[in-house]
Amino acid sequence: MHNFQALFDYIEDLSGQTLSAEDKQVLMAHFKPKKIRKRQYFLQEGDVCKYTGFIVKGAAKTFSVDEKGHEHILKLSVENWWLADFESFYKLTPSRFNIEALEDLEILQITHSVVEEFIKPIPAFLAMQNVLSQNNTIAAQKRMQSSISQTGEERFQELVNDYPHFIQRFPQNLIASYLGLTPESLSRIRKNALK
Amino acid sequence: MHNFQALFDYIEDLSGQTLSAEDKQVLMAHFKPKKIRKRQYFLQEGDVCKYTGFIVKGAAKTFSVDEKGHEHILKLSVENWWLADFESFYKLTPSRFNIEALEDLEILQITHSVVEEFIKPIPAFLAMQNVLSQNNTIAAQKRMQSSISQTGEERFQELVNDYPHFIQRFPQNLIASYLGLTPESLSRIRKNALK
DNA sequence: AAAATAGATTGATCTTTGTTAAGTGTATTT
DNA sequence: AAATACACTTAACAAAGATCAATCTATTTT
Repeated sequence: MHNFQALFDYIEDLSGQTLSAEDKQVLMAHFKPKKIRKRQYFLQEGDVCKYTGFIVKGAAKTFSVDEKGHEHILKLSVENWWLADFESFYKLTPSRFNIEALEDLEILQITHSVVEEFIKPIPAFLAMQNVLSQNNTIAAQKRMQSSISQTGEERFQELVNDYPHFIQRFPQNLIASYLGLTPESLSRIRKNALK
Repeated sequence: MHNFQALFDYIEDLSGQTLSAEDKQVLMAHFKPKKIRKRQYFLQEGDVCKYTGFIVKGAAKTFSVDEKGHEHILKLSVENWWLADFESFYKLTPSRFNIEALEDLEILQITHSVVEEFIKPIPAFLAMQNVLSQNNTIAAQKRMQSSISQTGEERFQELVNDYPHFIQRFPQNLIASYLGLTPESLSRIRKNALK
């Protein structure tokens, strides 16, 4: 028994609408349950991101690797988030990112064309997409503003305030990378903040 | 004679669809032409962003001001872009940003409720919004990746490649702020890059 | 249990960027 | 034409953060 209930709840919550029994049938017919073990990849750099996955359980990181071999974490994703490199997913171009499971993942995945053909006609899904798009725009704007106008310490404090569970759930070196810092710098920042 | 043609062209271009004569009538009936002189504000911090404006002509900056009184430029906007703080516009909350004309502006502006009621029913407009939302997601992701993984010099080079007209059109101190640098730092970076 | 691995911390040093201040040239204003 | 404001540069110094190396601990893995 795969937990489609999490997806239904999510759509109804964000859209403010109710899914009919037929809507749920359509969703269950097209979203494919998939499990990905910790340390396995959902997407590898250079591949096209054919699927987007709704995270029912688990966590993942989206990262790029620079010329020096250093990882840079663009996104940390947990339950009720969508897993994909959206540039690659929308445009069907090779991705510059890797997506790797940080914990065992249970997702419900689907291709772009199936979304367009079967899922978008569901009004609640379309409404959910609009709200999600707005939320993402707002979050991206906020993170960008932090990045251009705040110090590492301020960005860390904001993350603690906005996503306290991230601090609990992910090791500090991943948090550092997400903030655009080295682990050493974040360690020192935290030490100095305790003065 | 206000140039609705620019808006029509833009919608048809991004949506890949054609606007009917009635569609155009609806757009002309609800988008209000407005002129804003250089140095005047389209939005002030603390106010709710009631309108979004399609830029027919001119340019603007979206910026915040920190405790030390320093400006941080979140966005530079030119023709065929939308002018708004979308967080404030969508949620009707007071904005943390200012939007100021860098050149005399001609815009076509509209409120959120009028978009929802009269404009979204136009299929080409809805399709345009979807494409725009995708493009914005992709651009935001790219800028964020630059910000966490590249030096000032690399970010500047990327801007030169991706938006060469920005370099022509805007003074270097605004470009610096957009990149999260001081004018002095960008000046040095450019000097060193000429080695 | 032993070995290997991953994460966190610290110190020394280097690089990048910010700060402050001064100076120059060029538009704009008056 | 003179005055003012603006954009840009340079220099000296300070601060933030990166790099490299070592150590310590806590997990995993074997």
